[in-house]
Amino acid sequence: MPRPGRNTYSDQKPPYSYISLTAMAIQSSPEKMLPLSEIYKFIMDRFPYYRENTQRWQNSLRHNLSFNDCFIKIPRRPDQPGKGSFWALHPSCGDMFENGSFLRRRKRFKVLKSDHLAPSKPADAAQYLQQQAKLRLSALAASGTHLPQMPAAAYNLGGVAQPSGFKHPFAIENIIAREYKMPGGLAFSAMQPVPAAYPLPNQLTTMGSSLGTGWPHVYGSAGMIDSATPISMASGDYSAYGVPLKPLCHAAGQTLPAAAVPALPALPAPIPTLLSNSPPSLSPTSSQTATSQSSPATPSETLTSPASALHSVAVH
DNA sequence: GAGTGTTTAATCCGCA
DNA sequence: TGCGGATTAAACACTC
Repeated sequence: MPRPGRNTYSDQKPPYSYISLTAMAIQSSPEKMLPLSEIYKFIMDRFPYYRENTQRWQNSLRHNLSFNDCFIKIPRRPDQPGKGSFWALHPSCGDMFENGSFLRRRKRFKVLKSDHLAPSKPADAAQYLQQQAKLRLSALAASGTHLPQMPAAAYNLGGVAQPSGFKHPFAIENIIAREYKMPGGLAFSAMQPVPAAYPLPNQLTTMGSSLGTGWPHVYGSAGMIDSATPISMASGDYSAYGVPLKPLCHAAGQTLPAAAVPALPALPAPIPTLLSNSPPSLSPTSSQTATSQSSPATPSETLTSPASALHSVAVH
């Protein structure tokens, strides 16, 4: 198997659509909402390809934000200076991605008036997400983990109580809280956050039997499990993201309990089902054993198992 | 002026 | 071949 250099994938275009990339960025934030500039930053940080031609792809990305109903705009509060609004995923877009993978969308998400799972009006959806963000932050605080870099006060958080026990289908907790079985018999959690960038082949091959290296801690904000499970998968471009996943959350838009799925042939690209702020060491531009492992933990890295107890309440 | 957001249009690509 | 989704480009308006 070829062992490309560390920069092998650096200049390759990721197999993800702008919608997927944007969704990743948003999902990676503790509050599940980001300003446009932070979305840009997320993408550029993790995908070197997008460090060039910024005018082009950023225009495309903005187009996607406006064009697709799956993204909703959350206005800043009057006391929150700054340009632009926050962007979040519509609560009802959980079924948008096929097999729970950002690599493939089932269909274009359109807001349905009859959607009973979550608010359909943008304003309602925004309020709903604000509630979600508030709850997440509360959960973080309760679990003793570090609060996100952006405090709740930075967002236009509403004060409406959120019905307990409910999480919309696309809630990060639901998307990632499913365990998938790898072709090699390894099981890993779909809650794995997306690596900082494409894992290199040598990363993948060394992840077969020992954990811990390739995949940063998962989100713990609202019940993510702390899993550094290593992944063994076929080589190839983006293979680290191409883990075949079985759709576990698409039943009528409802999230289903975690379940192992039969091994499937490796897909060309894996699943960043769960994204979080990954340590820079996972970037293709840096080695797997980069010193960043000792760097200060990112907010998401601090969100680990303590909050996992909150996870199960969502699924029913 | 720069950044942000919206809209329209053209083009390409994969799939049925 | 048609359709739908994704990408790209461009124009315009608005806000900071």
